[in-house]
Amino acid sequence: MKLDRNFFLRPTLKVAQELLGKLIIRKYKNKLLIGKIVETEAYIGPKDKASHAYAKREQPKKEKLKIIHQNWHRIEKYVENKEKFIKRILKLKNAKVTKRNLAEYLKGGHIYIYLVYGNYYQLNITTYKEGYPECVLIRSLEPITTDNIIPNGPGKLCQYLKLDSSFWGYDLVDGDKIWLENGESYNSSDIIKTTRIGIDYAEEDAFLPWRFYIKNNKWVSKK
DNA sequence: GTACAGATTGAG
DNA sequence: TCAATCTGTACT
Repeated sequence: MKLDRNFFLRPTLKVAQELLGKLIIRKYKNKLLIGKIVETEAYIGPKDKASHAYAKREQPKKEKLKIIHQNWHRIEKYVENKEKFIKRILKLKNAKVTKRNLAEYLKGGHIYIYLVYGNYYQLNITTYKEGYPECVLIRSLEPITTDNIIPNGPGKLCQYLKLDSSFWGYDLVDGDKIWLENGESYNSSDIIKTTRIGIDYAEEDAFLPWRFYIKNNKWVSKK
């Protein structure tokens, strides 16, 4: 059964753990590409120095508004209430808005995807309410359908699912190119909670145990 | 306009 | 251990 909006609207740490075992279904050239989520990381906006939405230096409201308006056409169809959306963003402390991270502010159940190191896309799913920049990075999948690419890392998983920047903002609840379905459920005792990867710059937040993976699963990425 | 680092990966 | 590769971000 397809996951509905309410699943994604809940607190980010809860969604990050409950995404383990869920299936990602991608319709590509009349075929279905399927993977089971086995590893995730939570990024909680302005409270989290590792997040793209964390502002090291305070960003003036004027600058935030400029970026929102310049990029409005890219998110317009996904936003429920424009006034409320903007008001919430302006109210957040330590939050940064950029052309890239604007999709993080969409309500739970949307895709935030971006390129790192010039080569690799990273698939994130937004969580919580509209106007709050929180998301879950999907780090690895257990392949269900066969392919030459093994999706045991955030970059390789986007190659496996044939995802690129055209999916920026995409709605996983209403869309038919990619969506999530119920798979297996795991107990808390089957979930390993540890520190996130590749965020040494995040000072004390680098030690937060916000990476989750299924115990003893062979597809989890290595550190 | 210019510099620089990054939520990675695979090869040596 | 290290380079590839290029966009977003910050600063001149």
